[in-house]
Amino acid sequence: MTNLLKIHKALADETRLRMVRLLVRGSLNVNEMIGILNMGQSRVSRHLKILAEAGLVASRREGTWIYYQRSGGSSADPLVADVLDWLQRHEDGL
Amino acid sequence: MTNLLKIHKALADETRLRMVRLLVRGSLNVNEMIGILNMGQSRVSRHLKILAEAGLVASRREGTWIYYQRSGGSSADPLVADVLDWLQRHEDGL
DNA sequence: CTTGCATATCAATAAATCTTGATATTGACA
DNA sequence: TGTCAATATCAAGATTTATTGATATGCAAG
Repeated sequence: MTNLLKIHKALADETRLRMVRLLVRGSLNVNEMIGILNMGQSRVSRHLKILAEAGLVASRREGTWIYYQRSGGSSADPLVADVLDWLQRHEDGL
Repeated sequence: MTNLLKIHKALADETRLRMVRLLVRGSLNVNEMIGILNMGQSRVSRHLKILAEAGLVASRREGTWIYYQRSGGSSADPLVADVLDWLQRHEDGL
């Protein structure tokens, strides 16, 4: 599957758009997202995985929990960085 | 459904990405697309409708047939124009 | 106003995706 | 090593979306 297709598929879901909106602003761990989104743990985890596989978010472990955040800090795929910037520019639509 | 979500859903399909690739380059009528894509008529028509409803393509009738083309000529939703420009910029990924 | 072509829509099935609850994994720490 | 908390994965059902073939609509020409 082409990157472009994978990225669009990743963003073609309301839950994941909400997640991206949160994560372009800063990093959150899974528990925090569960609370904020008020969704089950497996659901949140699954959607994060899809976003991560599209390269849109990255994770780092910190003690017992794992923080997610937008990826694309210059070193990343320019396609991804470009999408994320674009999303940030149109934040209202998220 | 938010515009942003609708747009991403519209682009989250291989057939529709191919169509957009064709239509950002110029206009085609449905029969031409059927030939180029080698797909059934109802299938092509359905996907064009989804792209049109997301505001990504526009159509004009010309005699018996209907031409589709990218929308977003300055007058359009800036969100849409921005996506289409972005897609054109990353044409290789289409 | 009927025929013919281009396109759209519909109905049924197939395929993909989402949700939920249960279970598995991983790391921290006693 | 054993346990706990955080996260990931799995399996089953529910929902959404795609495909196909059949039928409907719209326009143009005779």
